[in-house]
Amino acid sequence: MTGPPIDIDRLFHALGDPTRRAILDKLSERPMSVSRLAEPLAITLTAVAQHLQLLEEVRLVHTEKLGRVRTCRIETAGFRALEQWIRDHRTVWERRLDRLGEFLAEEDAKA
Amino acid sequence: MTGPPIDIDRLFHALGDPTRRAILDKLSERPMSVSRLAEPLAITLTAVAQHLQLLEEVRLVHTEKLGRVRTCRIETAGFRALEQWIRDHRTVWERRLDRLGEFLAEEDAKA
DNA sequence: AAAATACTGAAGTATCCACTTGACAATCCA
DNA sequence: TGGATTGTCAAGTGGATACTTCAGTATTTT
Repeated sequence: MTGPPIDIDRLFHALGDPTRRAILDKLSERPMSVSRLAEPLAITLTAVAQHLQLLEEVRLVHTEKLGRVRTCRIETAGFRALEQWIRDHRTVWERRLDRLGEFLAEEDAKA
Repeated sequence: MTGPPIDIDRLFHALGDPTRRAILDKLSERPMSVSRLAEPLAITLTAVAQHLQLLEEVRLVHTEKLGRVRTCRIETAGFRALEQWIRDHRTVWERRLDRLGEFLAEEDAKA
């Protein structure tokens, strides 16, 4: 609704990394600064900031800088985009199952 | 249930590629041979076979070779694993929303 | 049997990606 | 003001990944 549409490629890509999912899990507990997020992760602050940039791009996270501290929190838009994608495709993919019997009958008629 | 558990990293990774999603969409219409799948895609047969290997690994696709033809079809296990992951995390992530007010009150007490 | 079909395997390449280092900027605190 | 904290920027590195080509194998067709 607000902001540019979410790139589903980037969204799946963002979720395909365990460190980024760990960040999301951490943020699901409560909003947190970048350095606080980085602390338990065995990577540099810079790396965490880079992950956050991606997570923000696909709107799984929203951040806001106040003074020298950037506070990060979960944003639902990305997650909702994923759910929407699933809804759209579940029906399409399940159609195959409905048509399986139908297909088996066609099998000989086709190439 | 059957077979080894699905690696969620690989699953998201598999879905993060537009060619692989195109393959899934094509297979949702009907089962198909590898060369038939490759035909409309602007890549080589070999590349398609490589994508299929990944899709099979995360159980979004099942293939079976009869004679010289490998027939590919959608498998639901991968898709169901994705839905399960979402169910598991939706509650966790939404908990943040429930706690937002609560958090705002805590804010001063914390660091 | 010979030729065509449908893949398979190994190896190479170019790009992307996660991560690092090191230098810097801004802000807060003593 | 000086020093610590918090984050940012630019550039580089190593490994993964999406392809490719080319050579081969099994199967079907003629």
